[in-house]
Amino acid sequence: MSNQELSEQQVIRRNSLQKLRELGIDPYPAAEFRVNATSTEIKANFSEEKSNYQDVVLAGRLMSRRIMGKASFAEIQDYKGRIQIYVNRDELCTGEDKTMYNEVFKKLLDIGDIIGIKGFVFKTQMGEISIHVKELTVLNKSLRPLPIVKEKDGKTYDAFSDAEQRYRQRYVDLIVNPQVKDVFIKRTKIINTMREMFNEYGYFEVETPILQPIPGGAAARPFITHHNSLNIPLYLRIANELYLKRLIVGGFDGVYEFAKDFRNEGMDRTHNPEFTVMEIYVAYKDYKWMMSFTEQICERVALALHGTTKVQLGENIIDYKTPYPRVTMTEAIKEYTGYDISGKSEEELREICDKLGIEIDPSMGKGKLIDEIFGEKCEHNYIQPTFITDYPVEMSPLTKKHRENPELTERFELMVNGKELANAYSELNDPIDQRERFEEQLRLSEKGDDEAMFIDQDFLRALEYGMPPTSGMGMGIDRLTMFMTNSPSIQDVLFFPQMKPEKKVTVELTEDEKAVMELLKTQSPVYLNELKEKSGLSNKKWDKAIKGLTKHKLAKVEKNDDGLFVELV
RNA sequence: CGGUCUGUAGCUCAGUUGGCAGAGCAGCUGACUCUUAAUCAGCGGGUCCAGGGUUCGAAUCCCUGCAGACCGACCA
Repeated sequence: MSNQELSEQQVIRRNSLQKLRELGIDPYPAAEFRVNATSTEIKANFSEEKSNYQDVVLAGRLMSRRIMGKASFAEIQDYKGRIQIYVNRDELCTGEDKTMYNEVFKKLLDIGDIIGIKGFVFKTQMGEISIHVKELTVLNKSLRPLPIVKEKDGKTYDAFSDAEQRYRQRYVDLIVNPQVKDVFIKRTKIINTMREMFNEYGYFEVETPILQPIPGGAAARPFITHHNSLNIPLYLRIANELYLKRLIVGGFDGVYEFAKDFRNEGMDRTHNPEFTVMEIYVAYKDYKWMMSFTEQICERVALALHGTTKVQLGENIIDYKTPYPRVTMTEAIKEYTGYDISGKSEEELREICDKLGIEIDPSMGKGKLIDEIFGEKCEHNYIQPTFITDYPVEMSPLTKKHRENPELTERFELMVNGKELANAYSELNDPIDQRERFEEQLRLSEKGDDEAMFIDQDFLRALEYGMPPTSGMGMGIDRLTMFMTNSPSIQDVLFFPQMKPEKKVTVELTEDEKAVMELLKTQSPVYLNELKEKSGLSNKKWDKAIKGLTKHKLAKVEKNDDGLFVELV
């Protein structure tokens, strides 16, 4: 990057960098800088009576400065938080040479630089716990100005709030918006809490393929890629279910994976093309057991994060206290539409959809129709955690038929805030039934349902060896994090949400500019009016072209006694 | 994919009827030894998203494009 493209503030910072080097200060030192305290720890534990923390070393980013002649206050931010520092000229520079204060601290350092300090903790006249600096080390010179967010009386001024910039430059977002960091700390705590719980139960964390020859285990459109040396297409997984079940066949009695899945579908505030799902499979259990297990997970996560089961989410308070109500899908539809769908044919269901004003198309089978009714009329009503159970067999091709009614399956979804949070079954382990269900999916696919499942022959082969009765559950981690951190958008719980590529800035000359350059090459300097006439450009086009050229420092306009001239640079 | 809105200094944002490009913070110069949105005096900083059109004249009006936000559609 040339100097012309840098803003004034960037140039000044580069100059300061150079001056630091001239003073013999390495702006990017290699040596370990060992700290012995953090900002929040000091603020929590310092007391004037005990007069502790009299020899502290900490490091962090300079976030604000208040310079007053021979003494200054500033704030540094470490990974825990911020603390004020007090820098006194004659104490930082005990000898005659006051360069470290007058030049380095006051002039050459900027907001955003990373420094290390040694000193002692004290309380200012205003009562703020601060660090009296005795020694200062430059650890990193920052070359770009940070957005400056200020705060007073809980009111935030000049917030860095542009969503696009926050997501594209998450590192800046994390530096200046402390609430953002908090969301991601909670996200990791959610995952750790779940992992801890599963390990207590003795379940085994595993990894399964992301590149799959057959994208199975869910109804969704996959991303496709290509393996060169095998010369075959491969798909990015849409789910890991079929692989985890193979492991249950293999003899593990509980396996789980925190998995990135990929779906080639629309993006909005609740959907990112890649997202994280926790899937767990436990042998010798059924979906009823899994319901209790699932509600325990939610309760435990809520307690770990908030110390209470009640969590604010938008205008609602969600209470994750167990147990949660269990409502069958048929009951749910009856409650919110008045129609009893049990035992109805595909034709009758189409009629019901028509009467309810639900849009349908011919490719939809019985299961999809019921799914539409539930999605349109019922789903959004379940704000508090609720299990919806016993889905129709057509929409659950991997689920065991219900032990009491073969039209239904042993499946539940956990609804929270009107959205699906988890999905679980008594897993289908009858290989012949499973083959028939796959074939039914194939027929749906031929009818035009582009989300119907492929037939995975190897998975069927595994089931033929025999899988114990098993219950499996998948939970959306992004969605759970949104619920637990009161985040309205999935982009707020992903460090790097998918974005359209940034537009490239081209410095290529336009056609008009090129034409003027050609003329200038034949004669330079030249009268401005003569050049303008030769170019044959309109006033506006001429103006754009010549301004463009001077901007790029390819030509310049000079005025002398004879008039205006244009000259090549 | 459709509708609405947005794009101006490093950040947050004004910009009237089309008539010299603005403020606060940040930056620079100076003053100031307990400040905290520090204060005081002075100064600099712009591809007004890009391209085209209308006009004597466009940040402003029109068209096209790009990027984003929100709401729908689709989906988890």
